[in-house]
Amino acid sequence: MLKSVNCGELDEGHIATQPTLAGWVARRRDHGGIIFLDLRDRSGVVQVVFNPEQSPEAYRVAEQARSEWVLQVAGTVSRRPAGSENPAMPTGNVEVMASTARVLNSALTPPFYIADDVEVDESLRLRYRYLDLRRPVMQRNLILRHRVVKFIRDFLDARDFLEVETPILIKSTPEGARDFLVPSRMQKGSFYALPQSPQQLKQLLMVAGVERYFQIARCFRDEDLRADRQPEFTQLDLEMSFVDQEDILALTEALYTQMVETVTPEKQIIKPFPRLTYDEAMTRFGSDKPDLRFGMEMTDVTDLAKETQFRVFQTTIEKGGIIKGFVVPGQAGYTTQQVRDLEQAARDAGAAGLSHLRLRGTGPLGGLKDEDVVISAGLRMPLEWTRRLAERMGARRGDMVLLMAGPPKQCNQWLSTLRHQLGQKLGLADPNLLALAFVTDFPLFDWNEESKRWDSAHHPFTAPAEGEEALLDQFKPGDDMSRLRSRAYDLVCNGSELASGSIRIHRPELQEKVFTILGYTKEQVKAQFGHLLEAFEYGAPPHGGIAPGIDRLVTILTGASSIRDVIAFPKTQSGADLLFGAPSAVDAHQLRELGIRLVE
RNA sequence: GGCCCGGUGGUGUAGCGGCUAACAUACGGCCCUGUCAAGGCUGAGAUCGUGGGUUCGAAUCCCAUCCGGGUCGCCA
Repeated sequence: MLKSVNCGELDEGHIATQPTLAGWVARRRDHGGIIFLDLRDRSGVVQVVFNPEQSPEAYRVAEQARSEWVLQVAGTVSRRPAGSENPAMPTGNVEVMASTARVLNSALTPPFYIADDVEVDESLRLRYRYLDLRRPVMQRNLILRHRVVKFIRDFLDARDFLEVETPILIKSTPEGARDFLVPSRMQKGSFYALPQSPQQLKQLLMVAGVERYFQIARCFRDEDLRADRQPEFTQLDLEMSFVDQEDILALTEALYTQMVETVTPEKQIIKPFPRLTYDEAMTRFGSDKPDLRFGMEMTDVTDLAKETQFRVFQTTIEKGGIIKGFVVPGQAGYTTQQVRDLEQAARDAGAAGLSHLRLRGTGPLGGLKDEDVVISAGLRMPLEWTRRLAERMGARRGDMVLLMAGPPKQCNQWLSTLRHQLGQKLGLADPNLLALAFVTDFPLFDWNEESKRWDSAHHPFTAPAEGEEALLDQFKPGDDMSRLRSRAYDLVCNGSELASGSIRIHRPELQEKVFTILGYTKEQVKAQFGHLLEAFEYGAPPHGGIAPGIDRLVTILTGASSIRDVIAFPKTQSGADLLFGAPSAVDAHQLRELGIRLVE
């Protein structure tokens, strides 16, 4: 080794030792007669002192050295002179008096500072990702990610799970996200697909008798990107035989609880995890992934709204829409401008508008007078109505009430967006609290208006809720399948979906029934899913699983603002790798070998 | 595909119809033995993403386009 100790590990215990260090020059402070270099490696930074009277050769190296040069330094650790300690540095009580120094490599002036407190354009960071990753905060993200994955492996290994690798080149299926395709050279005109997840493979492993499977699996989906979505991402893929939903949820809860307590003990979690049904989550929070760190639960007031003369409410209700809203506690003092900003935020979220009430003063609602009520134009109603509304929504004097009108699905979505924004803005969302919770009883099917047919809400292998299989048997085209529940569940945290899973169908005749409802012909089922259905004929055990997203989890644990900050080499929103320049054109002969011709 | 935000020395920003395009920092040189975002002096460095247009005159206004970010659609 070119070094005997790591920079960031030096402390008083090393005083008078003579270590050899190696690392990058983080800072250089040249006082003319004495030079301080902050030397950085993965472990941290330590100050090295170069004194020309003590070691002129080392001093000459320090004179030459610049930011990001790679140095090897030998010297003596000593306590810093009284008064010159730096409490901001973990190694700030000591320093290394250099006796020899060697330049291992020089460096160009980097395009941006290698430091945490510097905001740099993200495309520049991505183009020089190897420099960006030198920043301590990025190193911490990589290290935390490693610890998370390490914890998962140890945890599952201790519980008899087998890590099994599955192929990256598989068969394209029409269900779900758009596939990334890989052309076959040996069978021109045919394509592999990259797996959206190892879903069918892990079910086949259950038929194979593996019983407990997991994999840290790379998944690929050719869909548009977001702050929390990359075209390739990592899941803990997990499947168990001979289990019911409760077994999977209990395992997941134990895994996350122990992981957080081990890896990020400074984070608080709610024990046991709250559980909401999908319907409950939608009713109370307008979202299937609610942020449970704060209240502001929603109330449907369509019936009360009907009593008003407000045109927007009336026409919305006539068209089957709802009027729903929530209380912002203690914010009756919002100014007209702040309310206008909220209205704009609502419109940005897609809503047509936003109504509000501000209930001024204190004391019981009974004491409310007309002059205490500041209300949106068009909503002015007798005090008695205002009191009933406030009571229903749980508003007190001093609070602000926000109301929206719209079709149920959209209205919920807009309200949920607004609720999250306010939760952040008002500081109600504690960054150290991980409000992990299960959402259960998802619908089995969603109506797809575009293709005029039923889609799987989760995926087509999801088992219907207990007791609802009979409804499937009676299915006729045209039936409303939207009330059918499934044995699908999500793990959510602070407003994002962290994991998704279900108990699977293991009987071929039920599986075929679901495919029929999804609109597949017998031939299509055979062509697309025949391998799975055939396997199920050979004694498929009851099974189920879950697939937690690793990237999103680490994003939340690190407090990163984007999934890209916890992936070593992520892609931009247009799917580009700015470091490699991918995707890129390929040689004509490569295309010819694959039997591919480009169209203009 | 829609909507929103951004693109000005290496970096981060200011400038929003008339400037020699400003500031900070990084970078080069000189001075400086206890700093830690060291300090002082000094120097070099941008035709303002790209292409059109309007105008006597465009970083600034208009159109198109590219790139980055957020979001809706999409993501079983």
